[in-house]
Amino acid sequence: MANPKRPAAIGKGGVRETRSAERRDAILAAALEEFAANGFAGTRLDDIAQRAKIAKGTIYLYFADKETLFQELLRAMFAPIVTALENIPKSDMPTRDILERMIGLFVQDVLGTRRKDVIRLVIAEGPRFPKLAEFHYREVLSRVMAAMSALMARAIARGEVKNPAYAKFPQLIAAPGLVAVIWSGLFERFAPLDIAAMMRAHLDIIFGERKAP
Amino acid sequence: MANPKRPAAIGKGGVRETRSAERRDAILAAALEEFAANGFAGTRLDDIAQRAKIAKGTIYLYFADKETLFQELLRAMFAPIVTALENIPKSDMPTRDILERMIGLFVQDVLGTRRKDVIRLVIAEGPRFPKLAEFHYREVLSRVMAAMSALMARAIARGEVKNPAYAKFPQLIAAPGLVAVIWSGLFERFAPLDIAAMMRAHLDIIFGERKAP
Amino acid sequence: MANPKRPAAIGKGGVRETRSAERRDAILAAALEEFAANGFAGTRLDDIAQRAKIAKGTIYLYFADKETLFQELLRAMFAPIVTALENIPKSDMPTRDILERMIGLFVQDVLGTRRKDVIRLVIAEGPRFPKLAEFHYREVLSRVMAAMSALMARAIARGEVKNPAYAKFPQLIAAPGLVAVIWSGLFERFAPLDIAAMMRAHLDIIFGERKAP
Amino acid sequence: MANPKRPAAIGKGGVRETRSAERRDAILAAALEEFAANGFAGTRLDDIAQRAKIAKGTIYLYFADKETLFQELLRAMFAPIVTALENIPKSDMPTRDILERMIGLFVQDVLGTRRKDVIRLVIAEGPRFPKLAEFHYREVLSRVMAAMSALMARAIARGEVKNPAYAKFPQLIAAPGLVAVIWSGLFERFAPLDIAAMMRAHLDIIFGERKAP
DNA sequence: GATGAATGAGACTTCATTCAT
DNA sequence: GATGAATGAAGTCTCATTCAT
Repeated sequence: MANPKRPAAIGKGGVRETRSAERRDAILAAALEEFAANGFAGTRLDDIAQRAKIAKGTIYLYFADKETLFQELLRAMFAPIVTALENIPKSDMPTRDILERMIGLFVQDVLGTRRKDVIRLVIAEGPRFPKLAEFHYREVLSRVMAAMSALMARAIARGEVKNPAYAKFPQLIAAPGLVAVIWSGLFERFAPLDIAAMMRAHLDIIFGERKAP
Repeated sequence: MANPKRPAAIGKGGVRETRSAERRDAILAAALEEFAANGFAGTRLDDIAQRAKIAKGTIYLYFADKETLFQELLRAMFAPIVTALENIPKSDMPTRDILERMIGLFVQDVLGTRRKDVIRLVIAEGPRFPKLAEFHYREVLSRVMAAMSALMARAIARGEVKNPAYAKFPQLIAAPGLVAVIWSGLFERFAPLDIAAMMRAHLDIIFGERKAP
Repeated sequence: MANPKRPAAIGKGGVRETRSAERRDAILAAALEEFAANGFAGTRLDDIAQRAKIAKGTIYLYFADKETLFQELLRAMFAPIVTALENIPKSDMPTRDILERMIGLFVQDVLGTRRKDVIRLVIAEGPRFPKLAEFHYREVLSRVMAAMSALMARAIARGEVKNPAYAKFPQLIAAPGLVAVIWSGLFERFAPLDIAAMMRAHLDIIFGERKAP
Repeated sequence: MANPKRPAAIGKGGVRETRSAERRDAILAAALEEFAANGFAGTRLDDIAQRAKIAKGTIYLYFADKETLFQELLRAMFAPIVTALENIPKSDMPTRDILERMIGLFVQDVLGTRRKDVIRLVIAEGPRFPKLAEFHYREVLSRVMAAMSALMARAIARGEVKNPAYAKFPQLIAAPGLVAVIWSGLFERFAPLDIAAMMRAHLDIIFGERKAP
């Protein structure tokens, strides 16, 4: 687990380790901003270093090269959200409520942060970094799709949802989320999209018209 | 109207004119392949020239610079498809049939060609080329969304579709198409997606379960 | 004498010959403007062709290459002026009058035309084109200096000029002319120089204070 | 005041600072040779780098681009000489002695160095770099001309010089110097010019025949 | 003869990566 | 460990010259 490129942590819980981890995080944070704004090829390590307030060479103490930094960044961005998504549907609450929570999490932690740009980055650069696409399929997509599929299977079994296709094509559940990510990144300024309303309408379609509250 | 960068056409139907147009097309075709595969910053003009079997400098006889070539390429790719989409729903046929035709067109002329990669390109590079995003909103998205919206309004008025949200959020109609584009570009090899089946399921949801054939 | 690169003049005084010569002159005139404005390396044959209203390739029918065009241009510019200068002092008039005529010619045909820029071109590009410098020394400078020297020797012999150094260093006669060329090309707009007055003062120094007119 | 393009100096008298300044000077020295020999457009940064024994990219650590390097070079060349010229005439010595010292300085530090080529460069490239011409007028020419003018006014007031035109047209004092610069750059090898003798003759003319030594 | 599209060597400039301090 | 100056490969773009029409 210890990255050989990572400055050695001498002793247990020394200051070194902390400072080192802080620096690594600063680099990742800076890299996020820059890659999100300029893409992989368009980002300069100089700019990342400047934003992280370190010297350019220091980046190479923590990451083997630009590509490694890029991929580790993308990896790090999704671990928490996937875990959070998987952990939601423990309870016995109505499936619609569970989905609403998922959507809330998505709106807050993806659309409301740089993570939405990271999704765009994966879409944009995926074909050029086969490992990246594979990782994201394995660690993010397949898990999210599986969770969705299970959730919808439960809903169908419980009679909450009629159409059995939702279990077979969980992509149909997630599709408007993808639209939201891309719309907000590209077209928001030309035509604002009321994402919350759209998501609500989407749920209404899935579960049948909502009764008046 | 005459593009100053375009080698002059001598007369009506002259050989020069033909040759010139052919070359321009060859450059655009090569550029499509390269940009689709490598993105804007990642594409070398050298490679485009090589693929088009012309000299590097020749590109500059037809396009002012790399960015112009890129933008003209994207523009050229969507003109026909948008027109085709807008021209479909003239008849009196059932809305579902119309949508099926649209989807057929989309599957054939977008998913089945490099155009799907161009959509990915727009998503990827849009933020870096504000004009590009604006153009695509104005010339492609807004028109397609308007057409969808009108179509769904008609379907609702005719009682073919229950949920009025489809007219307000035509994005919900198009969302699975976006999923298809991205899935086929990134994850096809890990988990093939039966796009036709997914689209059929999508239509079933929109129009209510289809009667058994 | 017939330049092999020059389109053949068929027959005696045919239209061909005329048109050909006109074209050659048009090229030279255009080249003069461009080279004077941008120097040798900074001038594009494209611009010369455009200014001369011919196709770029046509230049190569009249001149072997850019360098040849450049050198032939400079050669052509000075032939007339040198001849004119040498032919002035035939008469028996006072030397001061002769010098005044020379200066008048210089002001009119050099300072008043593009020729002043050509002098700057020779100064600027001379070191890079050894043949050019040699040609200008042989055909222009040595002849002008010799003529000046002879003129001053005559003036000294006739008692019009006291200081014998003027015959030995005719450069001292010409020096203010060089100043005028360079000043007018570079600094005129910051500090206008009354060249006529300066030249008059120069003559006064050479011949001793002028009597009141 | 700190040039942002200049690699940062760490502290007072640090090794880095010294090394940095040395390198900058090496680049300027190499640039001087190359620009003097080939002009602005004709000089390749590759050659400058090679001559300075650094990598091509290093130049860009010290100068923003080719044009900046060029202009900073020319600026740096004249600061010392102008100061030196202005500082000469403090004493009460005869004006002729002062002028002789100025000429000595000019012969030694301008004609005897690459500075003479820099003057040629200014003449050659001035029209293409308006800022350059303006800078040279403001920082070099106007100051030298003013100093000359004051000196000659003093000489006239003291009765050392008869002709008042010298104060009005200090160019007449400097003109043979310009001739010397250009002659030595272009025609020296065809016809050597005894510049010292010419300058002496020039002084004799200004101050009246010198008494026998 | 004239044209101008095409060529491709070569210029300037950028930036990921290295390494002496 | 940290720095940032230095490197040099590689990219975009220009333009003198050629040659099919």
